[in-house]
Amino acid sequence: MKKPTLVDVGQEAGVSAITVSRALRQPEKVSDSMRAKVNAAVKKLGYVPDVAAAALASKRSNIIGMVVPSFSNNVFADVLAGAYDAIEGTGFTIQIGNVNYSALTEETLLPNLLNLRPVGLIVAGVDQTRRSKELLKMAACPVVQVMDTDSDPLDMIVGFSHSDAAATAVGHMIDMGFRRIGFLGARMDPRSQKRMAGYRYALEQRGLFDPALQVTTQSSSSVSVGGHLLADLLAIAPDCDAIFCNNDDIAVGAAFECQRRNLAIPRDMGICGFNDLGTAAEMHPRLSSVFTPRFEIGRRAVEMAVRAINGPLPAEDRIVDLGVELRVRASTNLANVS
Amino acid sequence: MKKPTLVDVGQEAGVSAITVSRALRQPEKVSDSMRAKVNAAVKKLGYVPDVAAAALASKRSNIIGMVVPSFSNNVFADVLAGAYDAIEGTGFTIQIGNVNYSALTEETLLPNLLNLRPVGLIVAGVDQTRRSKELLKMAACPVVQVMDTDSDPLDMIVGFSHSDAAATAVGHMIDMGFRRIGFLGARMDPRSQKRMAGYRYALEQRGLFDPALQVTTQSSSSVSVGGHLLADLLAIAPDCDAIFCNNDDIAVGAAFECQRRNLAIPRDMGICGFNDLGTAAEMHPRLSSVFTPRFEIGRRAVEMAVRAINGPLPAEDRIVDLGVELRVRASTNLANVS
DNA sequence: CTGTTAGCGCATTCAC
DNA sequence: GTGAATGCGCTAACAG
Repeated sequence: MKKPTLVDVGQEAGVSAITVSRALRQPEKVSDSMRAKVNAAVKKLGYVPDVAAAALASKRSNIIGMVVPSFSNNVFADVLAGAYDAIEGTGFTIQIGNVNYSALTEETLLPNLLNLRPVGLIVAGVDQTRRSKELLKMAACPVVQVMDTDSDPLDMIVGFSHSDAAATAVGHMIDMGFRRIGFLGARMDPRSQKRMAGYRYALEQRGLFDPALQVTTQSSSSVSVGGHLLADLLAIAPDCDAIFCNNDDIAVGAAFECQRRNLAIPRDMGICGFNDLGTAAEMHPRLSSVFTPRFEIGRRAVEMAVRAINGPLPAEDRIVDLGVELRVRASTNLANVS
Repeated sequence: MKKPTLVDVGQEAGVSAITVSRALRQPEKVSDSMRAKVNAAVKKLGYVPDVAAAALASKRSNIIGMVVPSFSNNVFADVLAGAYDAIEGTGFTIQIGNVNYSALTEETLLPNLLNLRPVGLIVAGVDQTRRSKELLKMAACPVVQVMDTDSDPLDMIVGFSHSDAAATAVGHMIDMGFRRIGFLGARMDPRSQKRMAGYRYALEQRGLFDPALQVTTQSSSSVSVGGHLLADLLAIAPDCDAIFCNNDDIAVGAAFECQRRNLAIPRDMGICGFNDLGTAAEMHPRLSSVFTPRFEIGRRAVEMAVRAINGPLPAEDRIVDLGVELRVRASTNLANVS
């Protein structure tokens, strides 16, 4: 009553073990009658291949490794959800490594992941350490970088340009009539830095950039921090008339702070968030935000990795820019205020 | 220049392969001098054990399987974060399965997970299908159920009582003077059902239960849904003076809806959420909520699984009730209003 | 405390 | 299109 092996299935079907193996992995290389017999035997015995033995014999696992900076950040939770959605039915398995936003942790995690002989690797961002990049380049498997298309990929990449997205949002705010637009940011990981760069670029184009209006902290992002950040900004620059926030949590926290201070949104303070995670859109007033295709990024990353397992992708399929969608709502709509 | 094996390390150290294996896995069974030589050779060659070969030979992996209902729900994201935090340095690996809140998906996922020969299993909740429970019982490894202590465990369990938690919160609301307390719930998975039962129990104790005040939907939970749910409740019961919400998203959405309707919180409408995810505490006014120890649940689950790998835990350590913490804020504090 | 022998279950390579 | 032999890298069981 133990687990049936290929040999057991072979005996049941009256063929050799290797034929069973082939019938399962490369059905087209086996005659129809053979395949039918094998399938019947597999079903009858409830045979399930042993992944460890397969990995040992073939020197490759069915694992796609995925390294994420955090679980608690909704952005990566959505990417993960997309990835798990896409992995279904492929026969591959996702192995997650959590690096807590630390490039150094990533460096120690990668060798472990590589030791699993993954057939594909998905990593967040393009800002690995040099050593990490070397490891990824040496990895004998396709590598997909996700979230970020602001740099050239090691191998493949899917995401959007954080700087462009931020520049678009800030450009919109300028168009709406805001002139003293601040930047509120927490954690300030590489992608946040790029968003801040996009913010700066958009303002510089119009001669409106003022470095004093950028308020950031290294502590991790939260609604609560958003409130504090706005308080800090207002202490420095009471004439600030709008804020571009590095993410929605901060935007929401800043909006609450406005309510506490009786600052009317958008009349006294325009607000635009980033990611469009849900809460911002439901506030009163509703907050504008930049929607980012997180779930889709996860999906596509897995798809690209799986495709690339059977040979490298053509150059034009190796870089996928999914773009973003600026969602304008009441919080930046100065026109309707008077 | 290929990966060194145990044999290579053995040659380098002048011992047999098996001694190296032992020195690495059971250092105490090897003499000091031997261990030193082996460790030096391991370091020199950069030896890393092959997990596939180890799993095949020993019939057990280093994998702890974990099945979660969702990534996007912050609650499970925190549990995952805790689990990954605790796994560090144990030498074990977490393999996640996402079942999208579907007991049937869980049933098909479990055999795949079991095929990995996990040394431990962590599953969300106690409401598996009968077939899933059978699989879990047959699994030759410790099983930890998480989140929920409202039923007896299959093996081990860590979490809190959802019904008690809800009853406590609603009891508090009654004490504060609310009398027509509604229930707002989405998704209504088994744990949500238990919270609703606790809500009902608390009200029945005081003769205040009115079934018409329970408004739920099967659609998944979001801030937006919270607003709609409150609108529905108010249409049915305009005299409703407070709401206990199945989670914080709904509470926040309902609070926004109050703002849109110019209902003062808590004077016109008391609000209490569940989980205390952050946003609720920062709103204006701040929302009361029931804090749940999600991260700690993840940590403890891994710890229990790891401990149990070396033999079953004593009965008193197999059930861990971490409790919850009612966090009273302005949204239920009728006393300070008048 | 250390070494020898013998597989774990599968996939690769080569025959037929 | 199918099969036989061989070994992946490691550990269990036993021997010394």
